Amino acid sequence: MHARMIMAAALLEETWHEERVCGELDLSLTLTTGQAFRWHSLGGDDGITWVGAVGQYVFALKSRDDSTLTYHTLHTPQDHTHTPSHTLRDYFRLDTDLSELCTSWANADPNFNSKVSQYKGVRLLRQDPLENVISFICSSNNNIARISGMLNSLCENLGEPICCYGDHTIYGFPTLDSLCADNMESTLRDLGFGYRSKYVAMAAKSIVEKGGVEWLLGLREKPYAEVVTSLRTLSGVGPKVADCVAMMSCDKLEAVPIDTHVWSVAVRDYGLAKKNKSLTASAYKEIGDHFRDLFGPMAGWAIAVLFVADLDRSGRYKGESIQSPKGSKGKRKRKDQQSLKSAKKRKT
DNA sequence: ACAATACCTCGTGT
DNA sequence: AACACGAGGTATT
Repeated sequence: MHARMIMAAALLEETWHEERVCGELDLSLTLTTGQAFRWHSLGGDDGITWVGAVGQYVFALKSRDDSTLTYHTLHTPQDHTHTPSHTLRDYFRLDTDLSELCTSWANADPNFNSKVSQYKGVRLLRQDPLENVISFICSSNNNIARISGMLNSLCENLGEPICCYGDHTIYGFPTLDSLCADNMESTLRDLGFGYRSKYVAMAAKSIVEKGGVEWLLGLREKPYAEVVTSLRTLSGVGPKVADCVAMMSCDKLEAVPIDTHVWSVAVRDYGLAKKNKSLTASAYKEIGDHFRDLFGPMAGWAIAVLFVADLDRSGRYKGESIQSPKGSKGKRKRKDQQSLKSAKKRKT
């Protein structure tokens, strides 16, 4: 009996490695706050383990302390050109000294300074462009919980299983080819993507026409303005999503994605764009330019930290919305119609 | 340029 | 129980 248990333990033995982090790394703040949507957390005896795929690699991650990433490689792709160590250092940008950056941002801005001590360790992930665009097309008018559900469902249905860990099966993100299958829009509707189904289906085909994944990866070599212009030719990609992708997977850290929340932070804490009722193109640029001016060439990362600082523990916003003054006539009308349509559908 | 509207779905609050 | 609301927006008037 005892021997059997020891044998079982030996068979399941996991080899853990460590990477030194330049500055801090907080896995929870980095993996659950809306940059990536496919990391699972497992509660263990010695803390939380995060499991997920980075490309075709699958890792289990733990953090021993602020400055150490502890990992176990669950799956290594056949044709890998990089080591697990290299892959993780790249994904988490471990060679970028985050404490140095935070110091310079804190020196530049009192508001950042007042918040950073609680939220150091928010790292900007360097993600795969295809998964990144598709994910953020799905993020429109949506919430993190549902986005995660949609993307996991997408991978389970259209991606390939890579390996298992505990009771989880880890899937790869669907290939561009599989996203171009016939009737993709209706497939995605069945998966609960709603009106984003058409955007995703069209964007996938459009990416193929432009040169596929190579085209997306090639954007990393182009200047920021051109990256945004190129991305915005894809359906479902507007100014905010284009900035997300430019920043998170195309190496344009000067991109400042402005969603309703960053907008309200800009108004509340920086006195910007107050007079506009909607986030116009010029207000969008004004806010972005302000933060680029304030924080410098990696302004997007600084904003990501401020963004996380305004989430509560369940990933919801702390601050009050400045967008809907509660009595807005236009807004009310829209909502009522929306509800009416939903009601009709339910009865039918 | 800017404002107004529609768009799927779903957990939460009343 | 039923309904309204809003969630990391975008496309189309």
